[in-house]
Order: sequence, then C-alpha cells, then structure tokens
Amino acid sequence: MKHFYEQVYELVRQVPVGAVVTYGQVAAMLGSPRSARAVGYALRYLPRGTDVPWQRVINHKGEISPRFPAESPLIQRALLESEGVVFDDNDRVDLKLFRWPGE
DNA sequence: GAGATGACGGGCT
DNA sequence: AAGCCCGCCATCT
Repeated sequence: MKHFYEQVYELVRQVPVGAVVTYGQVAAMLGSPRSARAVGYALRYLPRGTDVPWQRVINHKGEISPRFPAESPLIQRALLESEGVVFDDNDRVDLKLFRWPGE
C-alpha cells in the first residue's frame, strides 16, 4: 500500500459483476469518506488495458460521470448493461438495487 | 515545496 | 425535483 490509488484499484477489482459502487463509497471503504474526488482522480490515471473494472464505479447520482472523450461514458454504459446492470430512462442506475454492499 | 487539477458529494436554493 | 455552489483530498507538474 503505497499510493491511495493502489488501494482504490485493489478494491474496485473486488467489485463483482453486475454490481456498482460510488466514488464516495469506495473512499469510505478505504477509510477516507471525504476523498471521493481522489478516487475519481485515481481512475482517471488508469491505462487502457487495465484489469480494473473501472466501469463499475459511478457517481452518487447513480449516473456515469462525464469526462473527456464523450464516447467513454457510452462504452461504460454498454459494458455495465452487458454485465446485467440496468439503466432507467434517465440513464441512471438504481443504487438501491445494484450498489455493492462491500465485503 | 507550492499551486493547480479533477471520472465527487452534500447541502441549500 | 433539479441545478448551483462550495468544500475536501490525494496526486501531479
């Protein structure tokens, strides 16, 4: 455990298929409820061929956070849907149903 | 070592 | 109910 990043990656790797977690949740699980932002920061630095299921991390609204390539969110959405996650008419995930409770 | 950055969250309007 | 603003944290340059 060197960088906060590493911890984020490790934890995200443990999120099961068909489940999602919020940035804040990840931060809280790592012991820093206020560092949700840092979590997003960590994911931003992920290389493309990573084994980390970054697509399972979304914001507190249950929606995919916007970012530079406008297509990324679409790819992320497709990945999640293929894993069984359902999006409503507003492109949001029902966190009450898909939020990973943790270990 | 200081300042800027950013895929967030929560509270208030 | 939706949107805006402000504060937080760890990392990057």
